[in-house]
Amino acid sequence: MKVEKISELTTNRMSIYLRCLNELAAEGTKTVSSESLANRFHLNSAQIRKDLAYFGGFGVRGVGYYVEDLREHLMKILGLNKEHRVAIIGAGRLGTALTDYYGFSQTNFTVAALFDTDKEKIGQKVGAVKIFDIKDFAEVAKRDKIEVAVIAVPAQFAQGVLEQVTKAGIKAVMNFAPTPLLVQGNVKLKTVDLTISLESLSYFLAHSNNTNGGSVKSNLIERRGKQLKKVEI
Amino acid sequence: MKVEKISELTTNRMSIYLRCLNELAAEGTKTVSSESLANRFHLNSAQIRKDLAYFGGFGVRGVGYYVEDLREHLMKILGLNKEHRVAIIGAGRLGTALTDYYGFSQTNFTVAALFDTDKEKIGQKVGAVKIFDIKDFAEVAKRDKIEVAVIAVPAQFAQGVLEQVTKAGIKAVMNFAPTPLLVQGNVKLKTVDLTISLESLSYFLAHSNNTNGGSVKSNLIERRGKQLKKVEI
DNA sequence: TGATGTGAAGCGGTTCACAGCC
DNA sequence: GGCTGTGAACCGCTTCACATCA
Repeated sequence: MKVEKISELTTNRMSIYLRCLNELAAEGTKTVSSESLANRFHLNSAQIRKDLAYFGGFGVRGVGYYVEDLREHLMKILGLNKEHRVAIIGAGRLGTALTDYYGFSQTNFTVAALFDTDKEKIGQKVGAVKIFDIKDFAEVAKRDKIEVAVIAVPAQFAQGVLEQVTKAGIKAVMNFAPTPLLVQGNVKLKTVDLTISLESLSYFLAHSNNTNGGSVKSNLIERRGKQLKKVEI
Repeated sequence: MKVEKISELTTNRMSIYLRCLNELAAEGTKTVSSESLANRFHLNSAQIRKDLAYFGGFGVRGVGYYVEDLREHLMKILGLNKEHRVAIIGAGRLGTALTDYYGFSQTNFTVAALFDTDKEKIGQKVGAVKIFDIKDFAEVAKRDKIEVAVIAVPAQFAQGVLEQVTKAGIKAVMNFAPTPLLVQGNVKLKTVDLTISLESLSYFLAHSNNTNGGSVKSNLIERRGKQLKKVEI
């Protein structure tokens, strides 16, 4: 698989484009231009063309992109043409909430197992998902063809869990513990740190006393006209 | 409040530094150098010095930073020296999970109210937190001194909720709905899109067939020695 | 001496502008 | 004519290297 160093910012936007194409397809729209896509998110049309061009010339000059065609390409590029089986480690509040959450949303991701160390919890079920002993992770993961691990344990245990799941051959990990983790080798780790997000809001509140003082620019923010508007992604 | 355009990447790191300083303070460490801080996260020491220097010369040449002193500065800078009252809109799975989650972690953030449209839910409680009718948001938010709104409703309602809470004077919003939102005026929006995060993992899996193919670089990744290691933040 | 603070260089991602093609 | 695909310019963040100071 070649793909010369695609930035994660690009792949994140691919997810956004795909969502939009799903809506357009549902509406029965046949073609769409980068310009009209760009307007939806208030981002630059050249950006969209460039993102898409990394993966091939999907567009037609003078016309735009064929919605259904591009949609299928994006699905394949993002690996969403197959099911991904997910294990959640930590059957606490967050872990069970995520289990329920994804159990009920129809995506390509299936929560296939929960893990914990608490003897009380092991053997129980959350919805249809059974809770296993974390000690058995490697075995269960192999049997249930788990590809993705979600870490939902307290911060001090997160690094240990990460090492355990990577040792079991997991290549994709999502971490909800509020701590930076160290990964080794060819493993993709994505940390969602809600504490940082909240503290970032706190910073803003502390520095925006009815001025524009603490206004912050992140990727995918745009100013249009006089009014400041933002599209957050 | 002056603060000349601090990047959000910087403020995010400030959260990380603060955590680390809390640990150091608990261990009784008195001073710390940017170099030793940097080693903890495998990031560049100049970066840390620069981040901190934006807010003032907290360091002492030849010595480093005084842990307790810097800790207090960071708390103040991040606005964590006061309580922030949070409302969660959407008393579904995610909303109640977040309520429980933050209800039990001792942070400066207090979940003070939940909101929903479902007559069945309104008036109920989740832990100690009451569920109100979303129609009464402005009134309840004012009475309970809500500063932060968390959007935990289905994607198609998110934009409407955002507009409603900003009309009620909320300046800081965290969005969990998997859709980009448009904010107007001096409001800080932070979107946590779990779908994008999962799809980013899916992309990686689809492109990393036992090569280094899909390897992606994000901020705060570092290579040390021969082995690829990453610190994800 | 040792660590900070910071101008300058480097780098990656975004935007511009236009050539190329339907 | 209209829209894509893309080199070049631009911009902001990161890293380097060193002057500065306890």
